[in-house]
Amino acid sequence: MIRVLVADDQALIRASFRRLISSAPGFQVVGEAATGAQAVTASARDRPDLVLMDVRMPEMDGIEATRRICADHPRTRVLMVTTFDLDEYVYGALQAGAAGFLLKDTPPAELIRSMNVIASGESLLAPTATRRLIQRFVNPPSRAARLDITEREREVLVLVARGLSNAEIAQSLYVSLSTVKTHVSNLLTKLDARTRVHLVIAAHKAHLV
Amino acid sequence: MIRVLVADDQALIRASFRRLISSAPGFQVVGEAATGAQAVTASARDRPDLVLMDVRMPEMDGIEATRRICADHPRTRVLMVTTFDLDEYVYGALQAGAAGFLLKDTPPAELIRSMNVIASGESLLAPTATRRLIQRFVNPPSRAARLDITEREREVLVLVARGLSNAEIAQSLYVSLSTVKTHVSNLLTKLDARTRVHLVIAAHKAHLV
DNA sequence: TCGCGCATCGGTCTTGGGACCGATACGGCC
DNA sequence: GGCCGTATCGGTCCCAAGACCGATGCGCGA
Repeated sequence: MIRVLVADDQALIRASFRRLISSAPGFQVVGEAATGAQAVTASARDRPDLVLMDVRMPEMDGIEATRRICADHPRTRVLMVTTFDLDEYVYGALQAGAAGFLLKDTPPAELIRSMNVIASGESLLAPTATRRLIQRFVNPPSRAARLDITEREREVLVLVARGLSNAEIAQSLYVSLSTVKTHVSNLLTKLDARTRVHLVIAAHKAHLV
Repeated sequence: MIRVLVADDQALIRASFRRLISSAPGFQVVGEAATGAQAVTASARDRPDLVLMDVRMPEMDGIEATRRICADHPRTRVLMVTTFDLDEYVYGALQAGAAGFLLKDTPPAELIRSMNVIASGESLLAPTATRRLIQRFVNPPSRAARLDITEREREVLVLVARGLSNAEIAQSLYVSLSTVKTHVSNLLTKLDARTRVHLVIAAHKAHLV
């Protein structure tokens, strides 16, 4: 049973989604939210498998809500559903971690099918969005490897990844060369890197750059 | 009426595609091709609206065939269909100009639907491919800097970017340490880099990794 | 034939990177 | 009060990195 949260500011839309989803086998609506903020709290409370998220909502928009939900609950999949098909929505949604993006005029059967796809861990976009994504075809990889480093170390890592020498980093952060060396040394240990080159690679993998 | 060319090296596959497409309203198979080269010439001769293209074919693979067809006949839409779902296929196909990418295990109804989408000018990818495209999209590379370096230098650069030391690169390429140092030195000059760290960054920008 | 780019190799020399040792200070926590 | 993590700093030691010098052989085009 796939547990779904419906987030949309219009009660009418929520109701029709609820009807549609409830009538589909294998799905269950576990909550509704009328704002982005509500969606975030509801996601934390109800732990849905899937969130049907509208883009335009008061208080907090769907993009920001998606960002928080994905950050807090990586296993929750977010499917953006919107009336509009604007680029910034799509890209913003993807950046925020959404697993899919569909228009509200998607036929019900198609929507249910899409929700199955999303819930199974795959991703899915509306054809028009896919076309533009391909047109913008530029693609780097990699999910964020959780780096267990301190804030200061992260700062140093970023500068290392930008190609700064230890001396330059020292200048940039207003600390001594020794301090930078200590931080770099700790980073090398923590990230299991042999040289600063490996740090750069790790930073890229974690898209800290 | 959407005119379709079927390109696949296996006659059995071609036949089943032909049956499927012929039975679908609005579609008409106007030709078949068993190799990439045949697909190119058939496209020039028959001017299909849509090409169902296999990736793996003798003489010329589907990617290269797609590149030529798209270059010669921009109005012809190419839908890649393959048994395999390998990254290089998808990205290669998109780079070549394909409008879509599906797996052969796509249900017939879904395939026909997809062909309609493609023919209408939109794009469409298999969900797994979409997911990875999104992953790559979320971390966009600044596409710039075409690198004016020799093939050998490029090889060295890739290894540098993977974090190998000069000694390791020497071992890996079966040359002496001196040679590697020379190449690295030339790379530093050509790419205006101060240290190998800058080489790593440049390699990432040029998405050589 | 000559020149040129490329790949290959060797040497010397300087310097930055990094390991490893030490230390102090501050803040939170039990 | 004592402990621990974090940030700060200093010193020594070793070595990879990189600059800069030299060289040879090969293929290719003028």
